[in-house]
Amino acid sequence: MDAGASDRPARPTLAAVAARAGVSPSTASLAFSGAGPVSESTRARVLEAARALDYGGPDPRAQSLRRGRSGIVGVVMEDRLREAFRDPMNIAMLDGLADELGPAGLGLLLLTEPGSGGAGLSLAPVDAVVLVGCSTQLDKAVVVLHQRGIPVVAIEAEPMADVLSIDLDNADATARAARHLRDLGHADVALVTLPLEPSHARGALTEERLAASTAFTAKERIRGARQVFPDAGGVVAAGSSVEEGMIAGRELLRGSRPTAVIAQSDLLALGVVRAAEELGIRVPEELSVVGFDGVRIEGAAPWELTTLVQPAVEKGRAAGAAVVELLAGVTPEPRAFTSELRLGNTTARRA
Amino acid sequence: MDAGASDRPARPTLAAVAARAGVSPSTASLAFSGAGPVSESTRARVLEAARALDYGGPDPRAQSLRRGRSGIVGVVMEDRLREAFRDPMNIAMLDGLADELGPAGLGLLLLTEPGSGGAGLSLAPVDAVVLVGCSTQLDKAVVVLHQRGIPVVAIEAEPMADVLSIDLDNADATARAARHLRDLGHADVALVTLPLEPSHARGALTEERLAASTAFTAKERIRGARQVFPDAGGVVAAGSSVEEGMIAGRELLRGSRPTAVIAQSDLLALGVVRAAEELGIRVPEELSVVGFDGVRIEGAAPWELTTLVQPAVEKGRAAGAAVVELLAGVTPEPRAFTSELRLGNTTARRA
DNA sequence: CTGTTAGCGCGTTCAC
DNA sequence: GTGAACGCGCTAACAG
Repeated sequence: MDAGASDRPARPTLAAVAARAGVSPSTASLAFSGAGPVSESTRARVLEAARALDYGGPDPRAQSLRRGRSGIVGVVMEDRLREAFRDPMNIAMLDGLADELGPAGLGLLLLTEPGSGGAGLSLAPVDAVVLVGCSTQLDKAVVVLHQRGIPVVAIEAEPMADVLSIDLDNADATARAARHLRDLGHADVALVTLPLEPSHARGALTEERLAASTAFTAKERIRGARQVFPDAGGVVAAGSSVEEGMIAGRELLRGSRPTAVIAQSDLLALGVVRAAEELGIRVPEELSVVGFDGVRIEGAAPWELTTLVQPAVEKGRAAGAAVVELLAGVTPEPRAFTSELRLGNTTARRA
Repeated sequence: MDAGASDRPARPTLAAVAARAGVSPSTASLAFSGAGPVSESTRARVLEAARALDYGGPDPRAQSLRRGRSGIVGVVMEDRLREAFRDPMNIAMLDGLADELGPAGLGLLLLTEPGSGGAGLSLAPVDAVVLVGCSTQLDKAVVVLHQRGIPVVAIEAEPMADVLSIDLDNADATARAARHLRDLGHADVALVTLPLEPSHARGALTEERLAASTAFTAKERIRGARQVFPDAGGVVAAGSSVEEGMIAGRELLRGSRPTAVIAQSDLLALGVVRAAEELGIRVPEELSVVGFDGVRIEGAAPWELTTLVQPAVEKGRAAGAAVVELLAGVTPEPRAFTSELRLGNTTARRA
């Protein structure tokens, strides 16, 4: 008994259409796919039969099985959609991805894996998978994908065997920003980091949390900052937003405060600037703030953040291109992108 | 010849695993799916054989064919991803959708149809489809979906036969905002609308364009506004963004200007406010502005837009729930959501 | 140009 | 609890 279709109007099949048209199934198949030599009259007859039977063309599911391809690329983002989409970088990246995948006839299957350990991932009929900022939690799922011969591309993820990585110089770039601050005379620098755990818990940045964390990007950026300021402490935000930045900023700026803040995203950085504003602390005179991403935020004026501009769309495009190549049997080279320090008016020499 | 896999390591199949374990394929299948009576020892043997052969479990593509379900729901958005994601409402809606679909084990396949007439749509192995703010352009694709027995849910779309609609009171709500303006003494009101054509052409709002337009939401909102201000003219923006709002605002506010503007999104409204600011026109003293959506925009301060708050997440949730029901064979009722006029400080009595 | 023959990899009856 | 057989709907080979 089929749940959901109590009355089967006996949906027509290609074979039925072929019979109706008086041709063989394979001929009918060719008539639909367009490829292959089919006489105009035969094709017309097939199409006519299809119309008569109300047949909508070959079933994509059967095609996938037969062809071994579904035309779908899974995109796994660690966060819930609302979190993931809040960050303009993710969107830019997806956009780049879609730019490459769309023309190749591939669709984007959004898979979020909130702790499910990649269950959906191994059940989805995908031709390839793109991991976005995923932790190593997905190990098992990735193993299954490999067993199936499904190529995996990872953007900013802990290196994994047989996973093509599209990387960003998170550590180096942050170190560059840190040196910029040091050159300006800053020594007391605090960090505002992206979430360290899937739970998105707010709080102080402790060594325990850091050690237990699986958030690759956040950890790399911390590592970079500490290459220059080994003792830099800070707070962990619950997400990448101006609001979270303000919360972190208020926390950081009360009492004896740092002279500079390295925030792990522009949204966070802007939040810190706002918090400072709120507390009557002048930026950049009394507090320098740097961000990461290089997104233009609506309403950020009059601030022009000093930030690390990352090529988000390019990252997505590279991932998409890699997927296309992998599906074509080519083995692309891993890519590494670099971010550029853009000086704005939120950093200045230490007072 | 298989492109892309020159060396076939002969990926194992369920049958192979079964043979290795010394059981029949059907038994092995049961061992994997968990359903059905299989002795613990047999299952262990099967799993062991799978490990030995490096078998990752049943192939999702074959499963979809056999089961007639792929576990994938297609989401069609008219715009390019970058456009679609720029609007917070779309994201909220997707989020609600994912909320309902995820737990039901359904993935979201993003399909954008930039004029391709729904080609990808009819080729994708989806169990159901959600149309988001789509024009009637997709008629043909929808017909194919029906032929396949694939349920279709549409959010804010022109009513179509056999398509479950999740609606918003675009016209009524806008009329309510318009009446609010009229009550404040405004008579000269201009519109800033969302794009009317897939081309996203900017320009004056003319009757020709309106008549030719397939943008349901935009047209409905115009209709609502004109219920109160029958002669209201205005401009068409190229998208929903602050930047576009500013462009529209500059256009509208030079020369003899209206005393109030009805923008079709909060982003547009904020842009108009900015444009006014730029031109030295005080809001709300010299110009009243209303928006639509009810999104809190980062950096909108000190303005609190007067706007129509729509339940975007709920819309998505309702669509998701409807999809789940439809797939379960239940026929859900169409839903209609209402927006609420929220008074902010961007509207005031006419000077 | 068209028909015939085989499966793709799996799940699901039924019997046993 | 397990096995045998069949078919999901289509397409890739080859043969005519």
